[in-house]
Amino acid sequence: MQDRRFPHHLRLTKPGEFSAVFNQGKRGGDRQINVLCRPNGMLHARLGMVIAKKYLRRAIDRNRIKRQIRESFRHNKQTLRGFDMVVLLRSDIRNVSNSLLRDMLKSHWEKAIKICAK
RNA sequence: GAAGUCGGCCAGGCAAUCGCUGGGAGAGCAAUCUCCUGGAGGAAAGUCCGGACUCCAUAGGGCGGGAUGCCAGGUAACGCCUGGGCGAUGUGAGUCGACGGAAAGUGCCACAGAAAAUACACCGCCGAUGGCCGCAAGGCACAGGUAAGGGUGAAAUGGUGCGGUAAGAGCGCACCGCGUCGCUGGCAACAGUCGACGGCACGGAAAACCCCAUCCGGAGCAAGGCCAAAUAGGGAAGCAUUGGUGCGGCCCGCACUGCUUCCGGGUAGGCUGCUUGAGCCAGACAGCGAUGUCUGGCCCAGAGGAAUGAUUGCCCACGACAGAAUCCGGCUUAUCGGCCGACUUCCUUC
RNA sequence: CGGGGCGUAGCGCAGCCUGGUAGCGCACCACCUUGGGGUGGUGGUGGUCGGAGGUUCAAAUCCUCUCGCCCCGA
Repeated sequence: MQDRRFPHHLRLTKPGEFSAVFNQGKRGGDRQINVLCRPNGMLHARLGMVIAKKYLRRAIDRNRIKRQIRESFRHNKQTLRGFDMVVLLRSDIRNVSNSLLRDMLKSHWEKAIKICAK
């Protein structure tokens, strides 16, 4: 049985942790969603999210996207261990379905690690 | 049976698996783990009003400013709700209404029209009376009388009929309308085939300024409080001690106290406020009702970059608008549908 | 949580306070000027005044609700 838990210490919370990833991380993903990645020297992965109100005006849309990202991270965190990840929303993806979003994120995780591992 | 009106309620359900989180219990030095239990809405939204709470004075006085605006009641309070009145609308059940004052004052009403609020009357009508001519009928010009008719405009100073007159006119009368006073009913707004008086003096607009009545101190949970750490009363310049700050426009008043700028350095961590409340459910009583009182029972989100989710299967009416951030009472806006109750109109049958 | 501003022709702006004609510049079209083009000159086309409702005889303008965009303070 894989460990699929997502406790609170696997999240980026402080401004300093975010700026470290933004300054030193590698950038992947596509035009709609950027995925930034940086080695953190730990045995587990950590996740941060930037969901701007500019692209998703309604709170319920922002909540849905964040839940989907967390869910995808929870299922893929074994392959991401040792990295800090920041997901940066770049466009209005209100109309993208949950299943499509899940496929997009899974490929983004894998690509980001390949770029970052070089 | 069809169409419709009003009020209330619901907001996919069940199961399995993997997760997040508040509280309680247990294990462990600790990180953490296990079990039980709770976990978005009718609008959580817009932030348009009203409060509670906290600090400034206990929220004080005046000017200024703002809000409300038929009457009565409800409420912690309201711009909300209930009942009533008036007006509009619909066959009706019903629905809608910024619904005080224009004889306190100032200003406005384009164009057209004679005239837009003081009737100084354009085209007209008359010219009885007075003057002249004529025997007379009548004619002429002026003074003057007039608001019937025409035309303009969104709007033109009561309407219809009869009398009356030189022509006319509330000039007189009847009916309708209007105003003032009284009476009756009603707490009141207001109403009345009621009575008297007034011939009528009343254009619109107050979502123009304004007047009247009532209400409103300011800031907001990043309010405010506590703990820890750091700065440590550092250097320079300026202003002032009838000053500065709280305090939002000003004055008074009250409280505290030196203040501002630059240079240099440092912190922005934790706890609390934080959910038991004008609370919810049931029943009885008072009231037309909003609502209130009493009795019994219940505890029903509380995060902190921010939880309440995901996947799969089955069922059905195939699921709308949409996500708490100090908390309540409203209003407004968005919304796929479904259920219940009361009522109206039409059709059919008995 | 609190406060402020904007929306008018394809673009950038006046007009709103104090209600009656929507105007200016660039752009566009036609003509003149030139051998041709540019420049210059003359004339012209083009606007549900963000949306809905109300007040008024009459609304871009006044009032209410609503949509979108931008900015500021804590």
